[in-house]
Amino acid sequence: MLATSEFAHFDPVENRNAAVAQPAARQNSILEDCIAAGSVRRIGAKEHLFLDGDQQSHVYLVEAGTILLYKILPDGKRQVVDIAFPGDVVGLGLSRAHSFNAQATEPTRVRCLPVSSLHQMAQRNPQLSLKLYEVLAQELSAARQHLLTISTRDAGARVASFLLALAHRNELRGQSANELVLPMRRADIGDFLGLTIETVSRTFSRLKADGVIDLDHGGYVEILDSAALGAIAEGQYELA
Amino acid sequence: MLATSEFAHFDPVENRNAAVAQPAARQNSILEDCIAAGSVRRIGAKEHLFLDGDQQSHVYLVEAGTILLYKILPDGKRQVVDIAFPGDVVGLGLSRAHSFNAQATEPTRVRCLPVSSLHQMAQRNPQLSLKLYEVLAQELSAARQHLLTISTRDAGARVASFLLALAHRNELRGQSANELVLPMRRADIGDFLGLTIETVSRTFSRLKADGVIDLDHGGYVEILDSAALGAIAEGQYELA
DNA sequence: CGCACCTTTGACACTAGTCAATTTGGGTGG
DNA sequence: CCACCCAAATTGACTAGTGTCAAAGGTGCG
Repeated sequence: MLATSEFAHFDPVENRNAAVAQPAARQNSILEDCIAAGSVRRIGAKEHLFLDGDQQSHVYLVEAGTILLYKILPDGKRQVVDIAFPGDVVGLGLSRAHSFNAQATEPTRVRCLPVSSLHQMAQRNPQLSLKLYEVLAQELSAARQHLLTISTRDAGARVASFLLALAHRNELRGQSANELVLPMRRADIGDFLGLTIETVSRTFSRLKADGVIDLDHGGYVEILDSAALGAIAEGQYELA
Repeated sequence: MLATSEFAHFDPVENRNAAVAQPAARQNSILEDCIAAGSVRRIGAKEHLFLDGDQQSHVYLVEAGTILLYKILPDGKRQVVDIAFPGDVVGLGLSRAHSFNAQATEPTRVRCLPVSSLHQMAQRNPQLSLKLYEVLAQELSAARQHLLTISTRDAGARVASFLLALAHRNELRGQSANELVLPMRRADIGDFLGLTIETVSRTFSRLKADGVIDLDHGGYVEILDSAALGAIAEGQYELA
């Protein structure tokens, strides 16, 4: 979650491939240092960190694993609003209660800091307070970017954007930009991109058939032709 | 723009009808007082307040009129990210440049405050700084809500949500909740809701045919059956 | 009064959703 | 260690809702 605004480097034209939160630049330091003082909490796959409506007691820094932020709509549909990876912060905001659910897709480790502590620290430390503001601004930018992706792109472009965003994230962390592991199920990806499981699956299959990516079980994805993937993400390229 | 999070009162269940920014509770006072010190600027219909990429020089408080915040995508499509009405603030954030365009849909009056001034004031006044954080958090909430509306609801529900949000906004301002004036064209509504002009038009026509609303030229809309409109917004009711 | 822009309406195409069946893979217990 | 079982993924056939293309009104401005 959050920090999603700096795919600026990723796609210089307009951040347009942004589909997934990126790790905050390595300057989360101030914030991370503060939260590092907090306690560790481990949650298993499919367990919840908190629920929609829960009192907002802590702020969380993801240290390992993956957290899905989502809402359930009255008709039962689920919309994943953001995906938080290691380095991302979850739970910022000023409302008394959380406005979405936070669930781990795999065994996850987070560090918790009571909001009261954070506020105290922020009052004493203008730098921290500015940082909080900045992180929130990045989350806003990320949310709007996500809105653009979902509302204007077709299935192929959404999935391609998603993969490229993950690849870019890997790159930022010094990992391979072409070999990805998707730590989530098709349903999670679908609910994030506003597509059904079937459509996500079909799109993956098509990308594989076209030689753009390679798929393997366990969520393993290899990007074979990132240029083509980029073209698809921008809607300039149709799948055969 | 912004402040879109408190339809909490509007739809207690889950803010789910939120489709348009609501005026910040009457407590924008601190912020409004600060910006009130700024200079007035008038812009005509279709003129831009600033463009995507422009240096972020000022923060604006809409005093009268309507401002559309939008992005143009590489394929030429436009996505309206937010709509700012009187009382809303535009241009908050920490990045050096604006990341979207701001255009008036009608003659509009805004009050401008240099960001440098705002920052100075914020440093001296913790209350203001907290307020800025809060406003940003509300914008984030609004953006996510908008995401939900667009990604999970069909055309009828989106338009109905949009109308209800405007009605609620009117109500908050002590105006009629059933008589609306849409200060924008079909194209603007469509780009906001992720629909085409034609679909928006057809949906309006259908709502009128079903006796749920009444339409008149000049953007005048009368809500005849707000209960039905609510049901449609939640997808529980199909149009005949 | 006439022109330009916007809206409305119609016909059709096409993407993605729905329903349904099959395959795959991982995990468990015998 | 193997067989079975369940969850997830894949694939197919069909449908429905929007987008697209096109044309015909309306409205308001110059």
